Amino acid sequence: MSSAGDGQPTKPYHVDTLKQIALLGGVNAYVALSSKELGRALGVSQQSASQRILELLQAQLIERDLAVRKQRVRLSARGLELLRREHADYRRIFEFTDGGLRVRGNVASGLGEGAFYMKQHGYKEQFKRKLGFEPYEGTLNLRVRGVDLSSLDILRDEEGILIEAFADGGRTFGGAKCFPATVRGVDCCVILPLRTHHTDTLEVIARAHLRSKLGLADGDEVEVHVKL
Amino acid sequence: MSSAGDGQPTKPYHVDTLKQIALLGGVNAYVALSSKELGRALGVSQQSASQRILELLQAQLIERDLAVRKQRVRLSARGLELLRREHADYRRIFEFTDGGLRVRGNVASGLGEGAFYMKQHGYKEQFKRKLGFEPYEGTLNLRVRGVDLSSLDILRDEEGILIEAFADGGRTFGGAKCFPATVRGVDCCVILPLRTHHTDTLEVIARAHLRSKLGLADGDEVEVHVKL
DNA sequence: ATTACTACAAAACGAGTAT
DNA sequence: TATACTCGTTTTGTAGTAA
Repeated sequence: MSSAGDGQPTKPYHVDTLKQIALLGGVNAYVALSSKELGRALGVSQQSASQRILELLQAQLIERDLAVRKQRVRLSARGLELLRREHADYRRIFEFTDGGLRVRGNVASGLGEGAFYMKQHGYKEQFKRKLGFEPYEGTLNLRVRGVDLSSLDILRDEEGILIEAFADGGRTFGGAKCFPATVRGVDCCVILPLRTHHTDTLEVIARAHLRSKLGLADGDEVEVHVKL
Repeated sequence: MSSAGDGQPTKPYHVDTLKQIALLGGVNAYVALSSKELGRALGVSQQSASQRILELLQAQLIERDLAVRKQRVRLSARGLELLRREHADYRRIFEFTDGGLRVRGNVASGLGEGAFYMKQHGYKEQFKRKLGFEPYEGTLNLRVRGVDLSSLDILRDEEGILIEAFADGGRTFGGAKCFPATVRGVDCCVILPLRTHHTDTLEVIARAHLRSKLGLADGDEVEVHVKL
């Protein structure tokens, strides 16, 4: 039994079961899938497949629409997340012998919080000391979708340049992790909060105001090359 | 218990164990890995980890260098192949919602066999009828490496345009599978023999002689876009 | 036809321990 | 320290069958 980190412990074979359901089309929609069919796909009996479905339901890894004749199942958000982490593991094994990771994302308008954080002395001092430059007081937010989400999973588990948490004026500012990177040839850093998980947003900081320097508008797709 | 297709049946948790060994660095080189450490990585006891290693050895999925103090393990070719297939499954789930598959490869000099096969009437007739064009009597061979090998795994399991086996002059010519594709904007087909597995070569056929039409030389890297 | 319960069998695990 | 054996316990799987 291994832990999934977030919820309750996840049994090893649950991942395989989820994978089969996903391969059979249960990722974004309900798929009609009898316990017998699932059993065949998994190489186990109908009874075992039925049992696994019950366990996955209890663990909230799938959702089910149980009609009289045939059930339909699909992955839950939790289940999909579990598979995504698994995918990230395999990408880690096969996809970067070179030591670089490509993440594509679309420019998204920040809510100004980025700038707020970048102005905090506790962060600014650490950036200067640990990254070797003083970043522009704002972040470029990238909305990451699809496959590239697994790149974020990889980064979350990878060691980076640690930006420590601190307190200022009665409130606490959380820690973060940085990785040196480039966007369209410009040196920068991607920054990931240590606590907040399950985000589809990647923040990029650089010496310059990237949005204007690169002539970026909301929705533009950019590819970030992260060094590891 | 599921079958790996080639050898003996592979137990479900063997894949997880191989994955951990790979993540810990045992892909291309021996990695010092005690059964206790492996147990911790897998969330099982030292005893179970030890047992798993023995089973993986028996199944020839790993190789071991057992010194007095500490063992070193690495994946075998078989083990790596198993993981690659697993990776291909996850790619199938996450990486082509769009229906296209990119495969990169380097132009390799054929040994002329491609041309020999392409001249056979049994094949030519089927190409014309099923692909809708008469291919040039030769193939462009691409040597595929690294990540892209999992793309080949995906293609091998995917349904394509079936080219049937036939006999002519006392010898038999094996079946194959085709997928419509493009190389540098030129329409073509990739062709995979039905029997031969574990190849790192992808053959491309087209109406024209691709090598000259695209000005390709041995070693040039090209990206094939396969439609699914 | 389904799903899923019960009762039993097989497999996997881990504590203790030999080497 | 290691690895790996024995053996009792727990978990997982299946056959039979109910609903």
